[in-house]
Amino acid sequence: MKLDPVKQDFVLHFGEMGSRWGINRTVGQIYALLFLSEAPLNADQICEELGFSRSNVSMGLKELQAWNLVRLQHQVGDRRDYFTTPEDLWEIVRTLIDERKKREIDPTLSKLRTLLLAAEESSVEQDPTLKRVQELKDLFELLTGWYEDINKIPTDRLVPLLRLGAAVQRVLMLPERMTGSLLGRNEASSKGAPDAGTIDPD
Amino acid sequence: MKLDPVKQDFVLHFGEMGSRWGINRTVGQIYALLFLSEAPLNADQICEELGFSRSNVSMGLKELQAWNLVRLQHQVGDRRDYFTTPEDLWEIVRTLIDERKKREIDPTLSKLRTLLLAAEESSVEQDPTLKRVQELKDLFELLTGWYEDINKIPTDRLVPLLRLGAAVQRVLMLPERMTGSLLGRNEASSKGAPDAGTIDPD
DNA sequence: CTGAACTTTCAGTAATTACTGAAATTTCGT
DNA sequence: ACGAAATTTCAGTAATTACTGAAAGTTCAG
Repeated sequence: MKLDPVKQDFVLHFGEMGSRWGINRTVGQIYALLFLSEAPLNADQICEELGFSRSNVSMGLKELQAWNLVRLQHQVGDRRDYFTTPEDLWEIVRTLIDERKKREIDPTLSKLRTLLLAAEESSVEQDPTLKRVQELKDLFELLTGWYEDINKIPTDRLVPLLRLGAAVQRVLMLPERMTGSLLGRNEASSKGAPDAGTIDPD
Repeated sequence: MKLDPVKQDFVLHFGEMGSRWGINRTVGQIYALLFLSEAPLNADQICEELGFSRSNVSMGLKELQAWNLVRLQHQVGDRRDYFTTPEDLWEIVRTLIDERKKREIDPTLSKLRTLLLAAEESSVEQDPTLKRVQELKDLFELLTGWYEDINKIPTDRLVPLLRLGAAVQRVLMLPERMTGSLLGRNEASSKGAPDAGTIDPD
């Protein structure tokens, strides 16, 4: 590895962290390298910088492509594939969340729905196991519905909202009766999500 | 395994998903079982239900405790440890997010801060690598700051906010000038480096 | 159509992670 | 303090995942 010290430190760190996220060291390092590179890199350049075998890099790039985390480009008069990450960090964040949701949340939500559909209507009220499953499904639907809704907001509107932080609550909640009326009807604003139902902790 | 079919299906599913989250099959199954159990379970009961060795269950429970995902209880006249998950799903969600943040986000934010502190003031403007690192650090700080802020909102206020979803934006953003005053200033001012603040040890 | 440039696949191997049974350790009633 | 009950540790092994080099596949200029 013949990277400058900052790059090297950054790349190694992302390699380590890779294993805490669902990806492996190789993939983490490749991504970090591409992220910091001004110009797109081809597979051989990545091999050389990181000291991985050609085939390892090929597989790593394949995985990054499966995650939509990497862009493929071509240079004139050069047949090789060149890779970059998006310039816009927000695009990266959105992709990351989308993909993790797809892998970590959606299959479980499906499973919960299937379990509940298979159960008879009445037993969901009776059986404590099914009640717990129902509760969990409702929570998943609330959270994914919220996320899908928020994700529609364009970045230049989203960023100020994030800066607001918990002040959202202060602004909206001050006159409690007002929020009641706001929330009472506006629920229909999220698209596909069927009524998330009431979550009644304890 | 002598669980009823729904429980069994649920438990096996969480075992599979465990590997997509940072935990292994055993831990996922143990957690799922505890989640569905009305009464607390002791380690031997878990062994029996899931068919794992005693030591495997012991390690799994240890890991769940390290994640704060599990409660330890005792029954009168019984020396064994009994385990449960919190009744309140929101408590579970908050724990899960906190712990993942601690493991997956915080170390990287530390690293980014360290890298930038080590660089000379001026070079951050010059060096494209450092500029990218700076940009990433700012994004991490915005997101973690937002999260920490939101996480202070009690559940009974948070749930209606989530139901609102993107309508938050409609409500707050309609008169654009008003949001400007709410926020104190517009996003344009974000470039000025926010105080790096404290650096936790790596 | 041919062959050079480039990429992917794959079978074998290395490295890591998960799991077990036996032994050690802790806890607590007597 | 003793010993039975319960839990944890740990060294060895099994299972899984990561990585490699060689071979096969693809693409494209001539």
